[in-house]
Amino acid sequence: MAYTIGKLAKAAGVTLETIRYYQRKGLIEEPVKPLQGYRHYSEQTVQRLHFIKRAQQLGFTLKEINELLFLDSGHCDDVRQLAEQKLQQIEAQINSLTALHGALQDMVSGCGRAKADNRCSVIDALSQNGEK
Amino acid sequence: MAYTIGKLAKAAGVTLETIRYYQRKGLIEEPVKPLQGYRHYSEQTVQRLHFIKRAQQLGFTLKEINELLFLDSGHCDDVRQLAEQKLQQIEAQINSLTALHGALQDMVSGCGRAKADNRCSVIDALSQNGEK
DNA sequence: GTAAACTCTGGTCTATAGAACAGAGTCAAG
DNA sequence: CTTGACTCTGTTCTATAGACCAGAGTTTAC
Repeated sequence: MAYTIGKLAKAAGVTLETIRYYQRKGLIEEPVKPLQGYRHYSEQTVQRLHFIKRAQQLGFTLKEINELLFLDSGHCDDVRQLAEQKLQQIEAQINSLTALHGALQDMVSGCGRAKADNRCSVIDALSQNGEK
Repeated sequence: MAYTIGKLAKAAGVTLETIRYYQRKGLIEEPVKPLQGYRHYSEQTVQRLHFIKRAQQLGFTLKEINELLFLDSGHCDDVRQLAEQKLQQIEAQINSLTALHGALQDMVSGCGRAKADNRCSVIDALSQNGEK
């Protein structure tokens, strides 16, 4: 079954612009335009868009997704390596966010207490030595 | 003690461009340029740059930092509210990253096993139903 | 067969956080 | 007093992931 770009967009849950952008970036190939009429997209392309969206939800950038698509089948090791790398990035990200969360929470919890000098402990904590 | 922009940059550990960018964005004020010569920056500005950098490390965007600076002293409640909002964002972010981590890990751990059809389980998992 | 809906091309625009550059002016050291 | 280092202004550029728009062509529905 063939899709025009609008149908494709609807089927994949993206906008026309997204599709065109992906074409420009080489994430999906642009079908040749028939001399007369509009381009046709295949079911395959719907699947590929789903693939891209899922990978994106998993935190892959388009660039990384492009690599995945390029490696694709047959190079399982490479794909796994990419995934493992991403896994480490995510761990690091979680760690720093957790630290950040703790720091911010400390600040906020210091904030409620009445202070003689009428200053904000959050601001103070950020300033650390004397900003304003 | 007065700084020229280069000294200021060095003292604060940022580049000239960053300082000028912050000036454009109103995060630090641009000292009036003397008719003759270069601009002078105060120690205060060094502190403010440190403030900005710390806040940035804590995950605030420049826009949010600008709000913080604007609210600044006297409006502790507002500042705290902003911080609490950020706190929630961070929690949400950690949660989704954790979910992501689990999903990716499942994929990767399925990957080592030899597969009859020679396909990559990471790709398969992302494809979900039939991409390639 | 005409109007509405869709697609095409190509260009500009958004946000974020700066980086880089050109050409002119200024300051500091020898 | 000249050379090298620094600063100034203004503009353009980077990356990421698209959004939007105009004007022309095409298709579909009534």
